Amino acid sequence: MRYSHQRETIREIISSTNIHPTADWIFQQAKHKIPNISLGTVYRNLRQLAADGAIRTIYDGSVARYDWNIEPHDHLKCRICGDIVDIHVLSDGIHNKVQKQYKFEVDDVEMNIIGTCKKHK
Amino acid sequence: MRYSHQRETIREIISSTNIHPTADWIFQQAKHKIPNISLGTVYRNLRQLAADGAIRTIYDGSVARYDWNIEPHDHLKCRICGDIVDIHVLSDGIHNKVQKQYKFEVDDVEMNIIGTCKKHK
DNA sequence: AATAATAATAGGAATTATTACTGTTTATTT
DNA sequence: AAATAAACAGTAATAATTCCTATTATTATT
Repeated sequence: MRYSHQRETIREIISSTNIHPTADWIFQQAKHKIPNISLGTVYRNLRQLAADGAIRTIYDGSVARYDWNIEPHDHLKCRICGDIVDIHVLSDGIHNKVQKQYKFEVDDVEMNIIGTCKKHK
Repeated sequence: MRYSHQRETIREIISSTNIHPTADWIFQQAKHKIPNISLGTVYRNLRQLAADGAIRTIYDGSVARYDWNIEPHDHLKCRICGDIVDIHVLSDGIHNKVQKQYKFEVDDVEMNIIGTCKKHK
């Protein structure tokens, strides 16, 4: 993969936030630095970075979000404010259990816990 | 919610399969029984049935699928054949742990395990 | 440093999944 | 049987994402 200024900018934007941004949010931010960047470029680079393992794609209902944190972890999603917070609750045990019990070669485990966060009490 | 022939047909189609069908697959099946049913009707009823708790919506990447199984359970998704299989690996323990540890009111836990199923060896 | 090769880009068109709108039909209530 | 409103079919609109193409920029080679 050849160097590109656009891709580096996109990577930096993702690395700088914990909000698990959407492609469009990243696009809006990127325009501040590269005014004529196009949305297609953002999507293409997000796909490449994810394929490369540099970032991770997470699904919030039917919209894709992007996460700089590529370590195994889980997400708490608040129905009220929409915030998505990284947590770690799943042990590696589950990975092994599934692998043995179902003879299923596990690549990835995605766990989203949906509910109401402590801000709304 | 008033009775409708279309909605009952949709409910029966979902109940009769384990493939976790998409809206379009359900639409194709429904046409065999009600030739002029419209796709909008399928979507509206899927939304209503899900809101009512009669079925469950699951997200496979960015496309919605529907599941008659409303008991808590998890999914194994094969990258090669696309099959989605119901499994149960998560204990209620996680629900409680998250609730206490993060003061997060849990409504729903969705876990998808992605990889390669035993058919491809 | 100039040249060649080709990956990446901008801008826009196309696609896919889903929702919204509207005039008509149908289930339920009176 | 008539009235009410939920549900419908058909279609237009929207949102997220991918695809296309002529141009530009990066990297390798001279």
